[in-house]
Amino acid sequence: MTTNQTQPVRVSIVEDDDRIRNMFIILLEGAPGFRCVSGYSNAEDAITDIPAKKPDIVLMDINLPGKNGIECMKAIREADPQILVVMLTVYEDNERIFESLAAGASGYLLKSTSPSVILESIHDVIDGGAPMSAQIARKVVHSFHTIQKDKHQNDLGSLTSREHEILTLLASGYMYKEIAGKLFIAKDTVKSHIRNIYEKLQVRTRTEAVIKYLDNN
Amino acid sequence: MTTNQTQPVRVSIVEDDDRIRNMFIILLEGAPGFRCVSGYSNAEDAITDIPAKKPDIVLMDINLPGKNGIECMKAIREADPQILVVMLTVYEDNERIFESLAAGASGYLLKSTSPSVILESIHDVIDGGAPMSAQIARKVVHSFHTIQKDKHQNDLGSLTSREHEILTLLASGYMYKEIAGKLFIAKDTVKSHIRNIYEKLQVRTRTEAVIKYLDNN
DNA sequence: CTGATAATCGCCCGTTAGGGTGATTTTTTT
DNA sequence: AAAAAAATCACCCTAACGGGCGATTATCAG
Repeated sequence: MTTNQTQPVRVSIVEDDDRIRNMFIILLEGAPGFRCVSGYSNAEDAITDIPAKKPDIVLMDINLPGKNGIECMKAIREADPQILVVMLTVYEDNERIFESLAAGASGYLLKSTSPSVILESIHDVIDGGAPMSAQIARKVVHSFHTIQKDKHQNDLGSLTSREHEILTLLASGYMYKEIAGKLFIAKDTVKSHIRNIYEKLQVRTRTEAVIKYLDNN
Repeated sequence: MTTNQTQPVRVSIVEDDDRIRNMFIILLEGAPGFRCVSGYSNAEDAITDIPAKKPDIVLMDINLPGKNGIECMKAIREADPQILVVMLTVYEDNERIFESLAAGASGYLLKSTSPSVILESIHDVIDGGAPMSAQIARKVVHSFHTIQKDKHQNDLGSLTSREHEILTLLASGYMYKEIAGKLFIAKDTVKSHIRNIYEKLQVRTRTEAVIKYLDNN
């Protein structure tokens, strides 16, 4: 717990079960250093109101009726990426683990977790941690590795739009000067972009870049 | 009819129907400038005997019992490619038109064709023509166009095995010297092959060649 | 036997590509 | 406002590429 305690941690909660939601609110309000700024029983209210409340962290039920918690989190973090979200679930839903974290969740807590651990976990998240059970952690790491593998085969996603534009022309057989002419920029600029493309794709020649481009298309 | 008539045209016929076969034999023997050197009621006899008889032209029933006429023609022309073959059929069998001509047939006649036209057609074949009905001709041209289209999209077929080998390495991103090392040949030889590949594929750069290669794969 | 094709290698020469290095400007993010 | 990322341009230099032109050998079909 290295959190600066001069200001309480502002928490919002999105949970459709009134009993559970109120339990969390009472827990947070009764704990020193925590402030529960709002609670919602559905995704829509949360999405419209949370950006204005500016909580530090949101506890989000993953199984909301109607729009699910992952979609809700996406909407909130799109409006304000600084708001951290920890997903709540009653059981270890393997399939949504990666989906949530990939979509921007900072952690993952079982609702049955003891109050003290919940408070501790919130502090962990504020400090940059990512609370989750050991079993879930292993699965996440596994998923992450798989994703990393995919990402490496499909590196085109890391290219900027300009780079992608140039790579497309490169993969059409155009020379530097022709690309420069088409885009109304200098030949050296094209070269510069291509250098960056090569580094991102981990290749050394135009042919290797074209191969990667055509394969992932 | 521009054929040199000093020597009669030597004809063999392969047709399982005795009545039809004899009709053709009588027609040919009774016509000046023609000589029927042999007749067969099955493919096997024709294949073993025709090369020795050395006819100028073979009239081949497309629907032979057992081994069909197309296979029979292939075997005969493999033994002696100078022997011309005209397929005989009772009806316009669309599907076998291209197959026969692609396999080396010089023409295509309906059995119901009048004797004078048959004799004329044989002379046409000897003179380098390709007798067939107008309807069949149109279908053949159509098939041919389709094939040509495929060939042009798939230009890789015109490459020699060595060229294909080199193009594969080229499309894997290897440089000339690396390809040379892998194939134990000189860098200039690789360059020479690649020059030929470029001409066959109608491209000017390695990238364009790679694009064509990857697309047709 | 002769011609055609395939595979091999060499040399000259100009163009293109790619690495190194550095810089300016604009846009985005923090 | 400050920092980071994206886009822009420039210069030097070596290696790779591609065209032109020619040549030898082996094989195979006519």
